[in-house]
Amino acid sequence: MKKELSKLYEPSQVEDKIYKYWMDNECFKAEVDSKKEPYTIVIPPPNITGQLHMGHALDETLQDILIRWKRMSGYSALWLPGTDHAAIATEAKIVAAMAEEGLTKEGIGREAFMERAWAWKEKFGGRIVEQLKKLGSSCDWSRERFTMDEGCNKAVREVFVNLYNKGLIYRGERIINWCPHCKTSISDAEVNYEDQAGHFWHLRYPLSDGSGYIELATTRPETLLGDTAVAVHPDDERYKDMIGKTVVLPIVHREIPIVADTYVEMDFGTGVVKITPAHDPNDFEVGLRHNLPVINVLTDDAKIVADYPKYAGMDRYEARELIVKDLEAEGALIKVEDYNHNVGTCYRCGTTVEPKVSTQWFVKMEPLAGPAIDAVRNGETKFVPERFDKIYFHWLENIKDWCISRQVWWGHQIPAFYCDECGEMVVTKEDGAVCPKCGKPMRQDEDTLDTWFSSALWPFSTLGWPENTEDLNYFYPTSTLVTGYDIIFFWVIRMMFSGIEHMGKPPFNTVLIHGLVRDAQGRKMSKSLGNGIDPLVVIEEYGADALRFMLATGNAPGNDMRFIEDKVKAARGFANKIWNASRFIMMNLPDDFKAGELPSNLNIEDKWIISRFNRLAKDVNENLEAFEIGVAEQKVYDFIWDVYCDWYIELTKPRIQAGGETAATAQAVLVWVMKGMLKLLHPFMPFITEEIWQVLCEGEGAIMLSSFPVYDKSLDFADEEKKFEKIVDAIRAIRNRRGEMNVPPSVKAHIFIETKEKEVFSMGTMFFEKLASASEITIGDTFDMPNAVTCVTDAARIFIPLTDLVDKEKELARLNKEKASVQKDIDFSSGKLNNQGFISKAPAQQVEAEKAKLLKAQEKMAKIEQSIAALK
RNA sequence: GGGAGCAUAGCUCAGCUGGGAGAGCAUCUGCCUUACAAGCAGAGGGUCAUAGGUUCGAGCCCUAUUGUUCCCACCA
Repeated sequence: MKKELSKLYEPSQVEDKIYKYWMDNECFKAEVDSKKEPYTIVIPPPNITGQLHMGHALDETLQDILIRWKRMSGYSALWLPGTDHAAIATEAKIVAAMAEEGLTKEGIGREAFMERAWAWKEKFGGRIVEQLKKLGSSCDWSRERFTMDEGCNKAVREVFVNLYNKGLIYRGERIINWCPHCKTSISDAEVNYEDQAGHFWHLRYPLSDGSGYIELATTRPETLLGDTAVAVHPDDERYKDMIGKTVVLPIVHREIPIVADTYVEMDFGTGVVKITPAHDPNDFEVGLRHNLPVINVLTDDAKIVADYPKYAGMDRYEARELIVKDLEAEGALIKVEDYNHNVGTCYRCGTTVEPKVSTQWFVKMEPLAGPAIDAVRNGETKFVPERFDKIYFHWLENIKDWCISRQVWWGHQIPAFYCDECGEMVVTKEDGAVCPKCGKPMRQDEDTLDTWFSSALWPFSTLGWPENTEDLNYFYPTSTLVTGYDIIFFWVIRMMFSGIEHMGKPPFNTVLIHGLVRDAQGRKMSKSLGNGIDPLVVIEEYGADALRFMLATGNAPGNDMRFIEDKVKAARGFANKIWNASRFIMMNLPDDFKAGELPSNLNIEDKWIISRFNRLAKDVNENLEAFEIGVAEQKVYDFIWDVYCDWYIELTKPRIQAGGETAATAQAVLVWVMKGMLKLLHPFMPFITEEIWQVLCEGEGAIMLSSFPVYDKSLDFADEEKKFEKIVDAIRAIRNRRGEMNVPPSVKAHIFIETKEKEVFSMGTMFFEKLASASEITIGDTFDMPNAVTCVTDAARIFIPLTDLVDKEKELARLNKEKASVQKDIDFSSGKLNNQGFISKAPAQQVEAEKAKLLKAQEKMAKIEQSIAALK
């Protein structure tokens, strides 16, 4: 039966079918196999609330390319998928959904809320997974995990208890970042600082003894309600005498001390700072040093507390306005200046965060940071590109303790229990606890853990830890982590120290960092700008292969890229190209064709393409090994399009027409190289390569489980390659000349090839006819044809007697131009070779190459001069 | 304030350990050649930001400068 494909490649009719084929045949399943080396990637778990965006698409594409390549290269390749519960983000969505029904989480209570949350997870949590499949992700879905599944829960508790027992987790009252909208604490990493236009209010606080005023400035006048001191620098001559005195706080009329602290910068402003320990991290530190009271003036949603009746219940900004007015009325306001300052905002919701004193749980970071720094320093784990290790080091070297408790319900509830009778606290892995002192049942801590606490364990919790599983032994440490530079702080660093602490080994060998996918103008894709491009829409229109190819192409590690639709179109064009190439092959195969080994009676052009393919396989492996994914892909593209399609297929056409043995050989080579190309391309374009493979190589199984091509010395035909390039050169030269003279291909002409390498060129006669519009070919030692068009290569002079088209003047001018260009080559090469420094210091190989180049140029020059002389 | 990236063809970007600058798109010319017009054959187009330096040799390494983007940081 004739194998056939439709004329245009239509991805939408192929992709789902192929994905199902892979799933049905369990192609993604990884096995513990002692005969193979493991290669492991854990997916950065997307949020269950999320929808697939371009950032995911890039991330998954890179991972899938690596995992498919390694799988085909004989590794036991595991790509472990899963999702993240995304505590705050998910809870916010559920709360919002409930609000539409008129419900609040406090109203329905924790238990009912959790039931709803799980229901929500069941309903929407799978959506992103289905979207990942659309991309062609070859994850082992049988191992799919969730950060709140039973195993992860167990790992989280194990870690919490371990760290607590080691003194690395503690509970304490500290100043933390509070999001008044999410109503929870957030970690330092979760605060985004942005420059905002604000004001500088200059105030004066009267000294209690009536001896005058002290001037200061603030960007947040409303916090004045919580001021418990005014600070100056101890060495500041201007205020030396005032230290120890007191001032009367305006509006509140509370007496507060003037303290001396080196934290104050004498040169900034008036050199006086109001101290509000409850609402500023620096002030909090100052307060600790001077034993100042902490007066909280804001509620959880950033409204003024009831202690100040005039402002109670007012939003912080509303209160600010009124307080400024009141200050003015009291004569305490000196002036107002415009002032830009850095404001911390919640990375989830963008609300300005409020520093707040509160009792929270923390991870003591310093002892954990050291080994994580060492692991990268000594090369156990390396970043690609390397420069990201600087960011990593800088963060870890300046790390502060990690606030891990969150005031949300959707998450891992902190395994700490309190006795309401005696105040005893225990931390335990058990579900409940009984007070060891009073024997009464204990109350579990209300708070949950930061989402990143569980994702920090992802590389080992997903492999079965804390159990000592086969998977864990075999697949840990994982091989490559692929993620964007924007989550190095959130995730990579926390996985690093967690892996080292709990597994004794860092969790991955390599961290491959990619950039952001921006819009066509280079802007970040964002919901608020509405400039996001939905990968699923792109897949629908152009196919997943085209999207993947576009995302991986021309993209260097760590660099941002722009999404440009034309690039996707180009990628689709490429998919169509290979589709049609395979269509050509299949159309021209005999009905009983069987794909097999290479035949022994190879022509020179067969050896040429095989040899070039062989080198391509070598290059692609090397590039992938170095994570130069875009470069590898580009090479496959160039070979398929420029070498295989534009040359080799064209070369086979006359042979196939001729029939017989030469046709059979051509067919065999066409198929052999096509199979190899499909394999090389498969990691980048999995769907189309599988689809073609299934038709072309029926009965050979899945291409995704076939073996990836590698360099094979027996396929290296350097000599034939060089010889055949001479024919290619000559064809190019003829086309060029005809093009310059606007001779259409339909006008055929007799060509005369003057060369010393007659047997080489005689192997190309068929191709001169087909590809260079030759009606007849004559090969000889010398020709005397003054009225012919001449083309010169380093191996031949070619005469085309298009007599009526020849203009001697123009011909001479052209030859002289060419002469000048070749002369430049000669000058360049001989200049180099006359340079003593080059001869003595450059590698021998380099010098030899230069000599060969000079020789070629000289040969060509001789031929040009001959032609010029003949014209005269 | 500290750190990093980027600056290459009209546009978007590659260019691996230094050995005569590449792709896609766009432009121009000629072709519907029986796989593909989402195609084929050609052409034009670059002082590789600037100035120094190292080297036999620099887009690539070093220094400085300019422009640009980003990250980090408690100047109220």
